[in-house]
Amino acid sequence: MGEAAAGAAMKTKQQVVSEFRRAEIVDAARTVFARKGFAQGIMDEIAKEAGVAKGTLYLYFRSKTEIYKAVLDHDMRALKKSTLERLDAEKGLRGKIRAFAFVRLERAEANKEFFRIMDSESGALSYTRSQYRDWLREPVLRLASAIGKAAEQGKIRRVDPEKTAWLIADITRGTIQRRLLSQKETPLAADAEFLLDFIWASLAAKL
Amino acid sequence: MGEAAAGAAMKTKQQVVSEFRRAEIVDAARTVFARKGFAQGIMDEIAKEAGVAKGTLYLYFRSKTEIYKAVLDHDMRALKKSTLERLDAEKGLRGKIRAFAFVRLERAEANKEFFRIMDSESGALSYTRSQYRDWLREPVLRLASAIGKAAEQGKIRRVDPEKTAWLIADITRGTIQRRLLSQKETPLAADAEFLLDFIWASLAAKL
Amino acid sequence: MGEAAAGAAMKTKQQVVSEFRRAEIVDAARTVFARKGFAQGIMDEIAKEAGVAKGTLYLYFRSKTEIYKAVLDHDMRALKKSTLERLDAEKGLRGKIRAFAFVRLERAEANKEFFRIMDSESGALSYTRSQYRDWLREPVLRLASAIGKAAEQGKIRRVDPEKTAWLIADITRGTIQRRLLSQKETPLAADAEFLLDFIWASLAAKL
Amino acid sequence: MGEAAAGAAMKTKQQVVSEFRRAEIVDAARTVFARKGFAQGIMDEIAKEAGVAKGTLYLYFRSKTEIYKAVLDHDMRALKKSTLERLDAEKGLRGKIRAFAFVRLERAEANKEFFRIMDSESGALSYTRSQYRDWLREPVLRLASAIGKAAEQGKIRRVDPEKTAWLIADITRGTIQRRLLSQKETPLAADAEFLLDFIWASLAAKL
DNA sequence: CATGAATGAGGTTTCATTCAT
DNA sequence: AATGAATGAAACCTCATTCAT
Repeated sequence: MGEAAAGAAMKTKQQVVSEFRRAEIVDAARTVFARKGFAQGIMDEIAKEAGVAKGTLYLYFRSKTEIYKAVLDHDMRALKKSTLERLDAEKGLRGKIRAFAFVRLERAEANKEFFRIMDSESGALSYTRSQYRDWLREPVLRLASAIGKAAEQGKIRRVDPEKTAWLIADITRGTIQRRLLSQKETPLAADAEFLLDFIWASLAAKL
Repeated sequence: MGEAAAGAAMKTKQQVVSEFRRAEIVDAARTVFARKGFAQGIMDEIAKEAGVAKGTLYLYFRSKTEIYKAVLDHDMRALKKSTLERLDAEKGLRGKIRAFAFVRLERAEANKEFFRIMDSESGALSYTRSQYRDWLREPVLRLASAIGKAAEQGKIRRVDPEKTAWLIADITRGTIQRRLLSQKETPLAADAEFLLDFIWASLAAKL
Repeated sequence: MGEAAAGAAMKTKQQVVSEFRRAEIVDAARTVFARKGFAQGIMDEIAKEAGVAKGTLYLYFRSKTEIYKAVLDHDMRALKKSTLERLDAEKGLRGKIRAFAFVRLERAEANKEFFRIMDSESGALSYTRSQYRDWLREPVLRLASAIGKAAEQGKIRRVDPEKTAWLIADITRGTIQRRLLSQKETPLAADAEFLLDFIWASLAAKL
Repeated sequence: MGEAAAGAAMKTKQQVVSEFRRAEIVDAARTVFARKGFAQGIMDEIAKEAGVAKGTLYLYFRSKTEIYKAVLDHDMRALKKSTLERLDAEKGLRGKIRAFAFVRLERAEANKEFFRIMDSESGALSYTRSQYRDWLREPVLRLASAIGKAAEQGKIRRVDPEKTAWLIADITRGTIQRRLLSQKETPLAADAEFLLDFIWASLAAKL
């Protein structure tokens, strides 16, 4: 990369450090919120977890609520991005549905803390619950669009695409929750295949 | 009724009054927690809503958490009871599934406050989330049992009964949440029939 | 007093206690603010001085600023009232001027803490300084009115009544401040007579 | 100029820069303290106003309090110097009194920020109030001396020179405060002449 | 039983000061 | 000399719980 390009695209060292610190704080906060919830997740603990002083948190975020939002925003954005990418990478509807469920189950496995927050405290701030649906909406609608096309092409029976897509989201979310709560670790693939079979049986059914 | 019987079965006036007061407090708390969440639902507001002094709350409950638990306990017990009764009242599996979803959708409509708590703050206390699954478990298992029988009798295809029952619960819960969040009031029956069709198409599918 | 009258005029015990507690807090706050100023006068210290817990302060006042205002409001109201009464009690202009200065000097002596606040921190809140002039205005204007009449009647030379009244207030205030700061305690009457002579010499001057 | 002289009288470039920077900071601090008061005038804002980093303030001053003192010290010293010069430049007592009041009113006009600090927050630091009287003392005493002489010469009636001088200072200060608070801009000369007439009438009075 | 004033531990946030770069 | 990110002590304020009446 040439100097000019570098000058335009590179971040200053300050910016890099600053973003890194923000990320550290968000990580620490996710851990603490997942452990204690929003109300019990206190600033002292987040600071300690992040390895900074309490005052430092306020250099990067205006309030505890802002930190909480930053955690959700970051993780939801990533989840949405992953989901959309995996959806688009698949051709057929069956593949898309599997992708939708699979990517979310996988990320829930890898990022249990975040899903525990989503699952259990999303309503602590009136902001969050409806915000969650917003983040979910775009992937669901893209799935709905694929359902609509498949129905037109006679690949599946005629269903309301959007409503159906939301049901798929419901099943996925429920499965994730059960996995998070369950003691025994069932294989992810098994759960994924089970819900896919259930859904596909409904969609491909010849009545 | 004789004295002996009275001694065993009758409640003293004290008890009646006491239980009535407890119920009033639980009602007030439900309203407040639904409005503000657990952390923001403060004792002053519950007392005001219940029309008693704050100190009185502590005559009937040991702590704020106990009140919260009492709300959930009361409402979940009732929901479980209704669900089981309606399940048992139906003969066929299709009827049972419809009953399961319908009774829950209906009660969500009639008791929005409770479902809003369930929906958005169920994890405020570490206690709650797993407790919720426990209350849900018995109805789901009874539904699973019906699914198992129907499969044995060849009425539906062979599926894992318990897993399937949980999926039905997922779909029901998701539909309730969407209804609570949605601005426009869609007819309950339409939502219920849609999810029933989806589920039944899967179960009755001839592949 | 009859029962009916008592019922109408008497305060409930609650109200009496409540007002007493408010007064205690205001007294404590005056002491602390006089000692430390507004910023350094911390709530813990006010609470300790008042002999109550910190939280109690917030049962009676919404914030530290409100307490501060309450101190000023209470004392200024009393000072204004005293000044007006003593002004009205005097017939001649000379007597009125003496009364104006005297009552303020006296109260400054008896209530040094309050005057120390007024003197030294009145601008900590943008609110206060102009508010002080408002409290002072009415007594000054009444004095001005007396000056105007005396001038009309030829008792004194013709002067701008309001401007002159403000000068009298300036002299009074300055004298009070010097007394508060000074180590040696000069007799109040001496200071009062001195300023009265100075003012009167000016007003009664035949040039 | 020779080296030796230079060594004694000249400032090194370092010193010049350093003093210049100090002056910049003092200017910035005056602006901020006048706007917000001592407690609310925060170091961040002073640094921004001065166009330097916050840490730089501590290269030139040991603490916030030192900056505050430096502002007062600088401005009071200048005010005192001006006042003394103008007092000495006048021959007669009447001229000296006019000069005393006039120079202070003028400087208050030109340097409102400083006078606003003096007016409203002079007691924020226990240090300040008595310090203020100290700065004022010398001009007042010189005025008192002139009053004493005039009285001896029979130019005015016999009065306590020092007490009288303080009253003149009171009137001047009060007039300045009213001008700073007042919305409408009355001509400075009018206010000055009014207070001069009032004072002179008293001093020159033949009773 | 009922009350609600009082409590004080514990939370969030601010900001003067330090110090590594 | 200059910077400004980091610090953490200390402030304000809240609210679950207690207890004298």
